[in-house]
Amino acid sequence: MQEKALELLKLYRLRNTAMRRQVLELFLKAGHKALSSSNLESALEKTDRITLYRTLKTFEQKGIIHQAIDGSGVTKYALCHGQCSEHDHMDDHPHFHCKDCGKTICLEGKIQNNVIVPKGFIVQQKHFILEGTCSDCSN
Amino acid sequence: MQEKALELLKLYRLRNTAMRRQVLELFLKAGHKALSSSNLESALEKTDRITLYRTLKTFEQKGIIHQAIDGSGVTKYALCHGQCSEHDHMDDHPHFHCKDCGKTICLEGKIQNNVIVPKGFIVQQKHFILEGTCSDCSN
DNA sequence: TTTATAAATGCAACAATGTTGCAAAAATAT
DNA sequence: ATATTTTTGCAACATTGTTGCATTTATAAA
Repeated sequence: MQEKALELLKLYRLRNTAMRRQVLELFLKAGHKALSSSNLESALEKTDRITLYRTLKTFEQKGIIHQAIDGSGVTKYALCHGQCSEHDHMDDHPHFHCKDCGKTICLEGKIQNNVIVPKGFIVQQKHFILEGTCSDCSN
Repeated sequence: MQEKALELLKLYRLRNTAMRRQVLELFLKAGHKALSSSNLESALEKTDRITLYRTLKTFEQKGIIHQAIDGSGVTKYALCHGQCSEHDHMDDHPHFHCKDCGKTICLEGKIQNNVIVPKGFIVQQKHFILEGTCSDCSN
C-alpha cells in the first residue's frame, strides 16, 4: 500500500508529504468506499483540517479521487479506479448510499441516460444515487 | 397564490402563520424550481433562520415539499407536484443542476433504474442528477 | 552535501449551514 | 373571552468549509 501511494504521488508529480501519503493510503485501503473529511480526520494520527481539505482538493484536481455525491450533504471522495484525468472526471458510475450506516460506495457500471431535458439545457455530467440498506446493515 | 397557500395549510392541518404562508407562496411561485434556505431567507421580509429550518422540515414531513438533491452541497427543496404523502415521498423524477447559475429544477419523467446492485443491497430510493447549463445560461 | 527555491503546512480568523433547549408569543379550540 | 396546544424567536453551540500569511519542508541546483 505504501509503495502504491508513493507511486501515485510520483505519477501525478505531487510532493511526498506525510499528509498526502496517509490520505492516499486510506483511500487505497477503502477501495470503492467513499470517505468524508471527518472519516479521514479520525483515521489520521496528526490532523490539520485545513491541510486535509487542501489535500482532497489537490487530489480531486489531479484526477486521483472524485466526489461521490450521495445526497447526505457531506462531501465524500473515492478513488478514481477508471481513467480520470486532470480536470476531467470520468466517474460516470452510480453511487450507493446506506441510510443506516451512512456508508457510500461506488457501484460498477455506467450511468445510462434516458432522460429528456427541455430545450436549451445542456447536460455535462450525470449522477445516479441509489439509497437504501447495504449488505452489512440488511442482516 | 395566497388562497392556494391557505388551502394547503388547511389541507395538511398546519397552523396558519406568517412564516408558513410566505414560504409556501414562494414555493408556489417557484414552481419546479428548487429553493435553498438562503434563497428563501433573502426573499422573506422577516427572517428567523431557525424558524425557517423548522418550517422546511415540517413541510417535508407532511409531504408538501421534497429535497431536490443536486450535489451542490446545499439543501434545496421543491414543491411536491405529484402524489407525495406524509413520510412517503414519491419524487422519483430527475433533477437538473445548472453549474453556471446554481439553479436546480425538477424534470418531468420517472427515473429508470437499470443498475444492478450487489447481493444484500436493498434499494429504497433513487436520485438522478443531471448537471450542466440551463436554458437561461446557455445563450 | 549544502544551499536556494518553490511548494505545502499550520495557525488565526471567518463564513455558511444546521441543531437543541427554553421562555414568550400566537393560533386554534372550548 | 379564556384555556390549551403549537409555533416562534432567542442564545448557544456544532460541523463543514474557506482565505491570508508566516513558517516549515521537499525537492532541485550548485
